Amino acid sequence: MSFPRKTHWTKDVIPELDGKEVVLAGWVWDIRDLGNIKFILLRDREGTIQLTIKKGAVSDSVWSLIQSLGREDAIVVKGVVKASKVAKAGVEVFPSEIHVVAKSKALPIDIWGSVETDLDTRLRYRSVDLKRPINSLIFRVESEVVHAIRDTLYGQGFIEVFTPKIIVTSTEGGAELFAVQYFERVAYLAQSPQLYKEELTASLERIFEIAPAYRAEKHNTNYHLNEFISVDIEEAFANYTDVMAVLEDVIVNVYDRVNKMFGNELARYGIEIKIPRKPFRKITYDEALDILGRRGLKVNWGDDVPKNGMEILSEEFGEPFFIIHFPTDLRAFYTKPLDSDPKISESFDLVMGGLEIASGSSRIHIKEQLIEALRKRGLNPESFESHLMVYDYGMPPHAGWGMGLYRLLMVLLKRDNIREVVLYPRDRFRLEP
RNA sequence: GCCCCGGUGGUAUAGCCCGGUCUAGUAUGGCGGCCUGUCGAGCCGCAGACCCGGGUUCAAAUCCCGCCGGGGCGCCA
Repeated sequence: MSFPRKTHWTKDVIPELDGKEVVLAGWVWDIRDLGNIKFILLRDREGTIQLTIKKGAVSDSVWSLIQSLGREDAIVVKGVVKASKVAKAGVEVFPSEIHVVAKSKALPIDIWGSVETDLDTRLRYRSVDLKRPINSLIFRVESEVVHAIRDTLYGQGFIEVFTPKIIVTSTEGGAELFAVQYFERVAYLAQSPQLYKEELTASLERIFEIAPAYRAEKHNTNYHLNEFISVDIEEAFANYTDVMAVLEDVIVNVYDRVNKMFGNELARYGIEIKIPRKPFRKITYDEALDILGRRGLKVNWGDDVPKNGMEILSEEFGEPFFIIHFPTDLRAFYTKPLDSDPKISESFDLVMGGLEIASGSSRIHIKEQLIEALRKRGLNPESFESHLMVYDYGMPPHAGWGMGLYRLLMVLLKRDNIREVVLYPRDRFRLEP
């Protein structure tokens, strides 16, 4: 099978190329057959373009090949661009060669948008579902979001690291872990890079990681997954307010970049990107409880803010906003208490879309205090020996946060199910595809 | 774990409450045909479904139980 190399994306075929020869490649999106004139909509990752084929104006071999063409056949097309008043896009391509490089059967789901398919069914045929233009857009945006996060963090002196995802024990208690067989031993999938990234501040100072995290929780919601991408940063010689500022920069840059690159395309799907302004509002946990109390939702001091509480606060303040100064006991053991009031911690959650998008804190950097914090939570310091060791050799004060990439995307793209923004989601009942 | 809802052609649904009228309707997709400017193309024709198991009944897509799934909440650095 020989065919010429693709020279243009469909979106790059513009009226100004009139008369130029191009090679396009992609899939047959639609065929409108009027007998002696046929229109083929060719789709690739970036969009669609109309191919126009008139009987008599093309070779007999191209004409006969068209007869057997079906939707989603993969084709490579060489042809001449024509600016056009008739074609709605203002441009079309008259093919001189068409290579059918793969045939397609009838699709198991509708990707054209005339019939909405259930998410569950779409995920079962996910690789077919991903052909839908909205999905192509979602994942191009996702790539750009990660790009913007990296740019922001590199720009502030962070370097990207990779920590083990197969670990020996729970990093911090809390969430359930998946057990895996590691030769003769049992190991676990990491729920977070937390301890490693803290350790790395003692050498690499400012680090970040974008990597999967695993939670063996049997939750069944539209915003939880058992495998997700966590964006984690940790910064030496910094506290929680410093890293909140980093987080604000990351969020604003992400929104700004997505708006610049995809704003128009997203608007066609009714998705509006509102760039948040810095600094984000910060309310304390105590203030949050007061407000919720006034709005008729009683939350006991020391309990987490429930989901409907987040939503009430979102209404009250607009988004995004931080909740800061959570009760120390509510947070993980490494969270640093306020010097002025140890019941309260130097901690924060970032709330967007009524969801906890990120959470972080200043960390305890003094070994004795950390051991004390472990004990208070009923954890055995001996099982944290390799972690505690680093605190003997000049552990700097440090702070950091973790952000759920998919939650950010879900809010950014206004999807109501997190699975929409994940290529192959892993949830309680879905292990394939 | 709790609550709610649902399983009908490839997909999405109507019918179910009130059993017989269902030879199961519609849309979209598929297949075949017609048309030289379609762009949600149009027109004609064809094929295609009651999740499974049990129960009630003269009779079950329809009622009951199981099974399976979805949604919401909770749990969750």
